[in-house]
Amino acid sequence: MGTTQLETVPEPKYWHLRTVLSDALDSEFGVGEVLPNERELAARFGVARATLRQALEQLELEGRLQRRRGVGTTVAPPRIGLDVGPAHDSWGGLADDSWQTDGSEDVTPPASVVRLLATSPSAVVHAVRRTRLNHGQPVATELLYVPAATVPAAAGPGEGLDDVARAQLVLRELRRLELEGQDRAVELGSAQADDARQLDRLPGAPVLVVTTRYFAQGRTAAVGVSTYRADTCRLTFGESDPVALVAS
Amino acid sequence: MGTTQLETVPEPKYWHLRTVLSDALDSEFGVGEVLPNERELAARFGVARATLRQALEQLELEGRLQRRRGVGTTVAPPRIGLDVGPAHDSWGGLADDSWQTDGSEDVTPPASVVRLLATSPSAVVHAVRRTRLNHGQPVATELLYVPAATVPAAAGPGEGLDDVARAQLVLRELRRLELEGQDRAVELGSAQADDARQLDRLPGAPVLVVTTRYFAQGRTAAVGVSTYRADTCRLTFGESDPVALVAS
DNA sequence: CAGTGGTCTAGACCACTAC
DNA sequence: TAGTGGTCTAGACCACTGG
Repeated sequence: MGTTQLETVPEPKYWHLRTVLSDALDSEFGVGEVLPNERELAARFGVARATLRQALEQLELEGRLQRRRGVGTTVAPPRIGLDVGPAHDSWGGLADDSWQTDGSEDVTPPASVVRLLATSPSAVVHAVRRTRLNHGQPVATELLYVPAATVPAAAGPGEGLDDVARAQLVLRELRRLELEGQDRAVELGSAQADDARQLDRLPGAPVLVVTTRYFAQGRTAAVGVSTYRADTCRLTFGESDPVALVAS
Repeated sequence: MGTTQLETVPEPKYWHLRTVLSDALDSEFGVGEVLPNERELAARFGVARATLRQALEQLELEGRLQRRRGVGTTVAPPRIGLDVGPAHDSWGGLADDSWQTDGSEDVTPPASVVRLLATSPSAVVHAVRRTRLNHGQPVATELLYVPAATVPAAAGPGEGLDDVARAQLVLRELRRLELEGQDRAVELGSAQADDARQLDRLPGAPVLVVTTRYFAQGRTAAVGVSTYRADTCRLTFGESDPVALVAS
């Protein structure tokens, strides 16, 4: 009669731990506060370190914790809401100052991008690398694939320009086109080595991959593949009539 | 001179394994095919089972593999693209036949939803439970929070109706309102026990959480929280002018 | 340098599925 | 019942951070 739980199907220890820790975070810790180290926490809860880590991993995935090697585990601030919708201007984030242009190379895009661009598998396209910053911290990397046919003016003066100037030229030419529509998809991925480094994460860190198709001149004029840190970011798609927010 | 790699920073074993397995999946396996079991794979690669599992976990996160206890590890089909954008009709998926209405309860919503609805923290709202099916398989669960003030007609005949009829009444009343706008956010989460069971996953499985605000009558008329399987789903936001796709 | 999280091992047992 | 993936342990060593 005194039992509060019958546990017909006992939940895994790491899952129960996650719940306990989550509650503790709500009630006993403030943002930025550092938790006791993993060995101590494991001892305190009477579990192996691996089990404790499994619980911490969950909480990090949910954006509740932040772990840094050599430093410790801290309570994460609420996720940042980042707009990825078509609200701002016609070319999406292409004219946004939150993006920093890193450079440009000519590549043969991966098969998934070739399919979207409907170009020849061996066709060379401009790949513009960009980084999205929030309060100075990188939150996303992007590769924008622009077929040479979309921006013919950018093909000529190729050699005289450096990486970044070339990228800016491609973007400038792109913005001259009339945008006829766009398309987005979001899915879960894991950060490759270079993305991980840029985002200050370990390889394999969970990321949200946003694939955007830009339509102009009656075809797919460009494809953007953006990689957002999944632990710290919430992607927003602002469609609402702003009037609705002001009223009432 | 014969070395192809200097490995200044040797990558972790599990990450290298992931790459090797990923390539093998591309070249040597077809969709639905079952892999050798974990103990055998670990032995074959000369690593501990835990390390092998870390690599498999990555690939499952990326939607490349599907693991089922008691059965085995199989090659996953490409992710399903599911529309979550405002393209279909004015009330989003609210009139869509891909959603199945499961029931309705009256609850005090979690703090995050209360903030969006701008209702009193102790206010009771209708919570409509729905499931999104794809080829008969559940791919998402949803809780749609509708304040009683939004659908006054649904408050009266409360007791005479069962769970599902009540939910349908709330939805019907909701659709009568003129939608003034909507708003979406996507973030990574982990499946709670009940969501996990409905989606045929283990607790903690990665999910994409879509939070939708519906505006009507000059205020937030409802808030939907949809939970999609992150391993099998790709969320699409169709904004493009269909004409652009047909041309060229 | 000491202390942190990240990787890896070799084993054990459990929960589930299918035959 | 045999075989699968899921959980858990108790250790070891490594890579990184900061004083």
